[in-house]
Amino acid sequence: MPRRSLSHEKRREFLPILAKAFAELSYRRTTTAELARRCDVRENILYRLWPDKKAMFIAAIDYVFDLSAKTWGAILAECKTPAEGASRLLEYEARHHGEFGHHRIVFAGLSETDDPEIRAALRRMFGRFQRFLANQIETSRGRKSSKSAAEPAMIAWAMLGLGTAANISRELDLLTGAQRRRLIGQMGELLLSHSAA
Amino acid sequence: MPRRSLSHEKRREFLPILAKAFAELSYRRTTTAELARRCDVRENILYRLWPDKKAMFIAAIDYVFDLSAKTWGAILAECKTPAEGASRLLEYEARHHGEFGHHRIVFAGLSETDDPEIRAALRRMFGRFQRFLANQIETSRGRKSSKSAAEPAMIAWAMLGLGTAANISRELDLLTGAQRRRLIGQMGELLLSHSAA
DNA sequence: CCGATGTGTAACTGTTCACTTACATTATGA
DNA sequence: TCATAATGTAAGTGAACAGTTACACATCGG
Repeated sequence: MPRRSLSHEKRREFLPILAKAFAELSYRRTTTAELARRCDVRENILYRLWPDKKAMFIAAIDYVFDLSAKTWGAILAECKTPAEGASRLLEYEARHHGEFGHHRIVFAGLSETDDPEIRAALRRMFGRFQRFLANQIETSRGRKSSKSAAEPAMIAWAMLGLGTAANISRELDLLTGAQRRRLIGQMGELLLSHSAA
Repeated sequence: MPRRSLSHEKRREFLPILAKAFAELSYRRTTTAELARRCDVRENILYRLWPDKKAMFIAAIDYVFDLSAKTWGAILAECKTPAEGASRLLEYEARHHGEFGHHRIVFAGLSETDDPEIRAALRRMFGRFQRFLANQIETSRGRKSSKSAAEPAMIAWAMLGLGTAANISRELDLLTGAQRRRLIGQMGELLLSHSAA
């Protein structure tokens, strides 16, 4: 058995490049030729690492989630109370949301939901994000959560909507950076405050 | 000068069909052949009514906005006070949001924002929706708006985000119909109540 | 009834693109 | 050192698709 495979390493090496390409060009306009060019290899080499273009796209979706989850986890690790974590997270998002253009991968995916595998990948991603947020909200509200407090799940969805609105407004140049920060900061605060009401 | 043109009528006749096709298939996967098939004509006939496929898509975007604006206007016309209008609107959206699948046209457009014309069409659409909502919020809060009240523009964006989150959760089957109604209803109420705080 | 123009049919074209095949080269374990 | 499998190069294939062209027919004003 000669020459052990470097496939795993190569996959990891190429993943950020794929993600960037899909973010910049969306799914359909990203040609496999372009992907190969950016990775500085031939097309068939990519086809040895992934079965087809769709698999490359799904790998990019998962990569984006993993990256976000890692960042969020790091922020939370630095915080003492869950409540502090929630507002630190919000502040971070208000400042950096959409910075890497990764939300464009989500937009691209959302127009390919007819494909069951892409759909499943997005489901996984949104589901995880939503659960992550809901958990954070749940644990950050003290024991004193009254009956009037809204469900964490709903608040989590509203927060996801807030982030998406921020991304759309950025994508279409409808809000300035400062306005987007106010949007996420103020509205997020509003939602959070009511989660503990 | 024989035989006056029926182009205008034809365009209006085909528009809902185009919109439906783009909503179901997204932009790239909607072929001009498929559009022609659904309209029960040949391709070149569509090309006499619109210069190219992109123009057909943009026409569909505008059509979707016009349709929504008309519905919203009708609801508002039935209401006495702006405040009643706001909550009726919310209730209506909670119940019917995304019903026609038109949000999928927006998703499709959001992955084609590299094209300046498509981008402009989306900008127009989101801008109008946001202004519509902001206006409604502005006029619905009484004279008694305190300093602590959030900016209508931000609340309007948050509402758009809420609608988008609802659409995503519907698209990916992550929330049931009842849950989506609660999401828009409760969270929308929350945002609105603070607009008048 | 004639000629101009609108409407319809049918076939075609040139390109783009996902994916493949054939073959050369290189590194490794036995 | 040699068989073996990984890695790389280059060219190609077949299908899909946006947009076009050529031509037949219908309808109307003059």
